[in-house]
Amino acid sequence: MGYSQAQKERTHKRIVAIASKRFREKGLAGFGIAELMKEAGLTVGGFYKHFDSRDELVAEALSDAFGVWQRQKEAAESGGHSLSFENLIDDYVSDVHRKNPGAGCAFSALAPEIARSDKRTRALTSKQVKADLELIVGLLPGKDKRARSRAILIFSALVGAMSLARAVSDESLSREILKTVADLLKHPA
Amino acid sequence: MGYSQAQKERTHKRIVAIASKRFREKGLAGFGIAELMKEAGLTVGGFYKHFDSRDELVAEALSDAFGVWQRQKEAAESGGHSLSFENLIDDYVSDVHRKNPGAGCAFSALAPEIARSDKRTRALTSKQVKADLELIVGLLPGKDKRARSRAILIFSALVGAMSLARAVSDESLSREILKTVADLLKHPA
DNA sequence: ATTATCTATAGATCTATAGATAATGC
DNA sequence: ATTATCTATAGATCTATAGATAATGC
Repeated sequence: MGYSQAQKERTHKRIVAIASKRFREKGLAGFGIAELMKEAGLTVGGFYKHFDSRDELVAEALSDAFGVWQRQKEAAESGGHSLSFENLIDDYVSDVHRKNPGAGCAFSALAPEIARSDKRTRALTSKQVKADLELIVGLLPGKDKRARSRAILIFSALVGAMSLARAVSDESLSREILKTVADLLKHPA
Repeated sequence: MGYSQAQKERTHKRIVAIASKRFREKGLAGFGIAELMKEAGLTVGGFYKHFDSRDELVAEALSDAFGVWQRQKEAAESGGHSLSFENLIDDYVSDVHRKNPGAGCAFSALAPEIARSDKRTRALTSKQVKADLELIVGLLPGKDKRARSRAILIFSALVGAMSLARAVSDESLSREILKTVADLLKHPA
């Protein structure tokens, strides 16, 4: 006990990374601070030296959870190739994404709970939605007003499709929703 | 205390109706049984003579919350006119709906939380998604395979758009999302 | 000396149950 | 006699804080 400031920073990031994953898996009220700190190999008492309140953790963890598309794009680019529109759609509607909300899009995992969160968290969300819309616009052929409109429809359809696909118990319906939305977004009628 | 069986049934329905509204407003973990019973004018002790567990209340309340489109369709038809596709879209993306989740679509208010609920609740959800898709198909011109695919895209886009519109703090972004999705769904490019 | 983390706990929840009370319904 | 609802409470949470302990860093 004690350790260095560098250690504290690593600890802080570890707590946020775990919370970021678990919030997407179990919801913003899905676990308590004691459980979180235990998973980080710590005890409950240290939590409030890292965060003023639980809500502050929520804000930081969401901030960490956001931006999966940016990271995907950067990963593709550092690997030499660029992220295509088709890649983005296919990865989003993939089975891996459906079954692993903890590593996926924070919107399809948490949007309604974010809607009930404090202004600060929702302001973060505004910023992220805007960034994600611009990222989609950048992947579409035209850069006019219609590209932005299309990006909004695409973003909405992806988030809604994943939300519904995870909510139903019927596996074939779940897959049908994701496959259909992917097909129609890639090849508009 | 005591009262009739008819009274008990009315009490039961009142509890479910309040829960149905409050779950959509505050989330499936947004309030406790004591608070709910108080709003129904009762006390906490009576709850377990109506429900075996809190989860059973969740299932019954969701069942009540589902089917807003069916009720909308019936209301239109009993009023002489029929529900049009344009009506459905416009009502869904309306400001009234955005600001009153408690009276609106259970999917945009609760989908990710339903995804984390028990199998029984998710089975109910499968059934409702299927019914809603058929209702949309019924409002579209063609009745072929493409109508079902379009219905899936429409349903997904509506749920996603409302989820995002409620999650952001930026009022103009919120309105832009809803208006854009409505326009593109009504007049596909 | 400062501080990152720990142990321990206060006080406020929350779900669920036991037993009392006051109605209904035979 | 039965039962719908009430009062009261057990036991398990959960957030947040106080004070102790054992490291770092001057």
